[in-house]
Amino acid sequence: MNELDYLSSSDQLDAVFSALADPTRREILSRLAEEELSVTEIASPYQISQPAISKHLKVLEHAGLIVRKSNKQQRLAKINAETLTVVVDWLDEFKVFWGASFDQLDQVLKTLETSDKKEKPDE
Amino acid sequence: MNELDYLSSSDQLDAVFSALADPTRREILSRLAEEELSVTEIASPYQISQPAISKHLKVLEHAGLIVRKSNKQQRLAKINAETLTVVVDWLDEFKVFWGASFDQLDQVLKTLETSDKKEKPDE
DNA sequence: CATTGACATAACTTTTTGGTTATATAACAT
DNA sequence: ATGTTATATAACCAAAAAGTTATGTCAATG
Repeated sequence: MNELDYLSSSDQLDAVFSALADPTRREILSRLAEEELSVTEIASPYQISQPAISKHLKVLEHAGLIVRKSNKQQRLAKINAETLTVVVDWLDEFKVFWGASFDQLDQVLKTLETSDKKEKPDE
Repeated sequence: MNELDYLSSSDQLDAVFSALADPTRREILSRLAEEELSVTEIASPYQISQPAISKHLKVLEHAGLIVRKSNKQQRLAKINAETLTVVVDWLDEFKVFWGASFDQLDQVLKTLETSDKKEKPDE
């Protein structure tokens, strides 16, 4: 059960695509792919204010792209990259345009669909 | 040479992701995956005005997701789905989170990189 | 227990987005 | 030539997004 189980599939795509439409948020996501980070750590490379970062994190969280946990007075952000599979699923409709090499993606997508619900986010 | 060759990679991702963030635009793109359509045909299922559709088409065109051609007094929109591969490329960074089944995607992506410019199975 | 550090929230501003109506243009039909 | 159809563009508006500063909260620490 994740953050956006109460969103329609289309709303989830809205949330995910618009979260990814911002380069700062994409960069944050890339960094979180390496390691969990606190808000202050996330903010450090940027010139924008800490509240602006908190807003970006809220957008990513609402899209289900990150999960958060409290550790002492920090709030660590952790990537929840499985959510990106909704994008992969959506892309499936268009892979026929990418040439035969992408037929393999079909297989991958099917594998994903079956082994879909077994993971749960820790804390 | 396409529409967004003068955009940075990040700007292109911005344009593509924000184009895809709107459900009407996603739906238009799905319909264009079936066939080329005129502006009036694209607009017909929706309640919104024709100028609103023209704006959506402009967004999709700017993102490089469609191309347009004039035919008599119509302007036909045609999908340019290869642009979606920038999303696939971007997703590559995160596929490690999707379990071993997605290792295959790696192959697919590499195949894509080499055989990049193919033709689509259209009309 | 007073202070500091980490973060969230509120209130506000500016820019962007997505829509509108009205109008212009160009091609086609009569 | 005139009207009609297809589309674009302009001017406008409301709501959302992305930022700001100011302030509140709560855990850790001297």
